[in-house]
Amino acid sequence: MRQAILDAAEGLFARHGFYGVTTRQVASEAGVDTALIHYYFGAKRELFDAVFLRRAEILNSDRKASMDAYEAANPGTMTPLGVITAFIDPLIERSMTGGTGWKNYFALVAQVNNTPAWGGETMHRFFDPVVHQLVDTLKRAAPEADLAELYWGYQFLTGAMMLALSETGRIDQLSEGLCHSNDLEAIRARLYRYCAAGFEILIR
Amino acid sequence: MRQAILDAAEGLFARHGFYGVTTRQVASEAGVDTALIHYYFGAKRELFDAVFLRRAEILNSDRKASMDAYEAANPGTMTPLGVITAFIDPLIERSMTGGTGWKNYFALVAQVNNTPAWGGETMHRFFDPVVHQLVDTLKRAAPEADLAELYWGYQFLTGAMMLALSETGRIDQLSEGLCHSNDLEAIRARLYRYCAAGFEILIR
DNA sequence: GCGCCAATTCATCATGCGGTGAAAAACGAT
DNA sequence: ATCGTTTTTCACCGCATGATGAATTGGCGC
Repeated sequence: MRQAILDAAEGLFARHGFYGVTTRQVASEAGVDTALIHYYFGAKRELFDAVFLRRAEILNSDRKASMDAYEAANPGTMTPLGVITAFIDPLIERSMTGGTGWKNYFALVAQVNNTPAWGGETMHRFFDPVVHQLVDTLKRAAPEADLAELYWGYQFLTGAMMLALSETGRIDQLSEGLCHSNDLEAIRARLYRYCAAGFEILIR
Repeated sequence: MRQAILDAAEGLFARHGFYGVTTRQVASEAGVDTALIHYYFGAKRELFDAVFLRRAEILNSDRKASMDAYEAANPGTMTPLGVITAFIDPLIERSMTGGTGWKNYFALVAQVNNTPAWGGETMHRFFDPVVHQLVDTLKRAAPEADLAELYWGYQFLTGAMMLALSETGRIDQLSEGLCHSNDLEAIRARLYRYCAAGFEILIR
């Protein structure tokens, strides 16, 4: 039941945002009574945090493992492209093989990422450690790089990555069917190179 | 009064999103009666569209002028960096010199851009022509480029640009004060090069 | 079969929501 | 000063919201 509620809430929050969803909708979607949500999670905001946390933990350990593995396999020969790939690829992989739940989750994170009021604080709470690991690893891959450039590089990377992962369908409409926002192989084939090239030019 | 309502609504929508704001809050912030909002704009959603449209028109003519001017000044010698700069710079310029209203507006657009439910449709309605002009101009600057790469390049560019413009404060916290999300000169000095480098690698 | 505790339902509360229509006030042209 | 129009205020409607607490159900050890 907990999982069913989380799944329903995840999908709805992803589509309509925190304030665009009522606890009654969540309950109805999950096929449970409204009071059950409060029984399990307390206030609406705590439900949201529970949704956010569930996959954040998985994601963080995914990414940590991926970056650790990359560094271990390439001691002294790391490249920005390699580090960035290790940082992003776990998300692409989850989105491709994880089903609807993961896709909803990425759309949710993309929204939170662009929410000024409490989005920054939320991202900070759940994702800061792994981002610091990215910056540290990039610093080792490019020791001559200025630290500020690493942070700006991450800022641009995040924006591009999260919009791509949220699959809004906008590129489909814009390109009149030539490109598809759910074509993750196309994203994978381009996003890493795009971000790495941008990063290289910043530190040069 | 119309303008006061639009300003208040703009700020609140930017911070909390469409559903996170009540017409009463807007009225209170603008110092008017609730009924006045409906008198001027009708339903809440129409108020939102009015907010969105007001600066979209200005932005679209800004950008069109900027790209036209660039193409006129560099016939046959256009570069992707030049085109991208002409596309983004009007927004940076407005954000730097336009005051709080414009900053709120960009935060609002960033949120809409990442809203799956109706964000794509909204962006489409208000911004498609100028994006098509970007793609067309890029195609002339790099005739050998595959069209799909242009669209993907735009997708990544938009994500990076809108997150940077929305000034969420996240980079401040992340970099522990080294970088500031409201430092638009820093963004200007980096974003164009970042996106152009990414774009170049896609079409190569 | 009983007792216990967690899980689930039900009825309901106080509040705030978007929206409306009539009355009142402010304004401008004559 | 008067009238007609535009703008603003006021009182209110019907409804949905988040949340609560009491009552009910279900499963499991004994």
